[in-house]
Amino acid sequence: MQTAKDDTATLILDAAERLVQTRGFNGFSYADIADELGVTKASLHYHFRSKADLGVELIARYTARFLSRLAQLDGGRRSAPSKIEAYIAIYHDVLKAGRMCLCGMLAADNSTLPKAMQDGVQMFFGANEAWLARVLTEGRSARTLEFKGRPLDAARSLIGSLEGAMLLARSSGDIARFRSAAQRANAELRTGSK
Amino acid sequence: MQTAKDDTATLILDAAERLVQTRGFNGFSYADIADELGVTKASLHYHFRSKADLGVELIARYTARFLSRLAQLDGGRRSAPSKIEAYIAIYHDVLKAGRMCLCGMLAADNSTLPKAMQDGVQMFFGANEAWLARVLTEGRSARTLEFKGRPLDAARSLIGSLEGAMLLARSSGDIARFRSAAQRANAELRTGSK
DNA sequence: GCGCCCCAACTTACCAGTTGGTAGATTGAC
DNA sequence: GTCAATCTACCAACTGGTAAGTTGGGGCGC
Repeated sequence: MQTAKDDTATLILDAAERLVQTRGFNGFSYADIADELGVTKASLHYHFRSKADLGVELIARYTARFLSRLAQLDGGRRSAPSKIEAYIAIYHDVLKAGRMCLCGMLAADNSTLPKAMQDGVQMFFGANEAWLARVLTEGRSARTLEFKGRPLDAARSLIGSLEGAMLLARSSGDIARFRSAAQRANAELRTGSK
Repeated sequence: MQTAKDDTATLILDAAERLVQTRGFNGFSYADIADELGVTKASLHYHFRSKADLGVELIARYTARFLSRLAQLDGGRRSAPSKIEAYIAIYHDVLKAGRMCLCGMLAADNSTLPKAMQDGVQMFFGANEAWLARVLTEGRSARTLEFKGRPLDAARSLIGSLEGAMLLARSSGDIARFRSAAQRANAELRTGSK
């Protein structure tokens, strides 16, 4: 008997996810996944008709998991600042696993991707922005956060800072740079930081 | 007679640079460049023995030009805040041309690149950090800039924010998002921003 | 001024390996 | 016997790269 965790489709998604996050969508092939799992390329095509289909499902799964973690944070009676910290910690965990954010990596590959994947990436960031903007609005109302301008702009700014910090920390091989940049981005949203 | 601007090696570098900045290093081939210039692949190999060599020279030229622009800024009796604004404007110009920062894109491709290219990318960012850190130190001394922590960390934070903002602005197709994020990152370094 | 050679800058014609993808046979559990 | 899952055996197109031949202009001796 096999659980959802070790069925082949899931194993394929797991391997592909890691490859995209470390090498980019154009940096691996079906053969790489097949070799790793010890199956043939044809078997991969049985589960995911094309590489584009695989990409689309990769984004869908990643987005669903990400949003599920955000929903968990909402359920926990956390303060807005604590939610922001937890949000940053998600990125930190990805980086500690030696990976780039899946959708951040795909954003770089954007112009070479099939339309359906581009749309998926936009939905990921749209949902993240919306969630963060809501938390920022909460925090501003509760006077636990303080920042200028629209919450949506502050949200986008934070996401950009985190994605950029990941990119540079990963290429320099120095995760501490992410921590430092994330702390600064976070401090920017807090009362009395200056 | 041909000037330095239209000799073949330069035209190859120009085309390759645009392709890397828009599609990533794994998102184009020698054939793409050859087609565009109306020459054969073999001719490209005459000028640049391998794709890795081409990549290395691409980084070298990009870095030299970038640093030359920074040196110009130093020569102009500008204030530190004005230098920061001009620095941000360089990124903005790249984005307006529909491109990602060359080295930002290569940072995403990092793990698939030959060592010599990885080293080149690190040198690019190292030089940028050093220049920015110096400007930040100047500005802090002159009390025209105000920020917490080490200038080097603030410099890295700014670069990360700009690279991340470029990445997301480009993939969303909305350059205004870069302007908004850049303005926020800039404001963070200024006295009385809150 | 003329013929000659040289050489940079190409070309044509390859190469082996890899890419994403397909058709059809085989396996094995229910 | 059915059918999901997998295999073997292909495919054409493309990848980066190479060997060997062609071209055309500049410099040279005479």
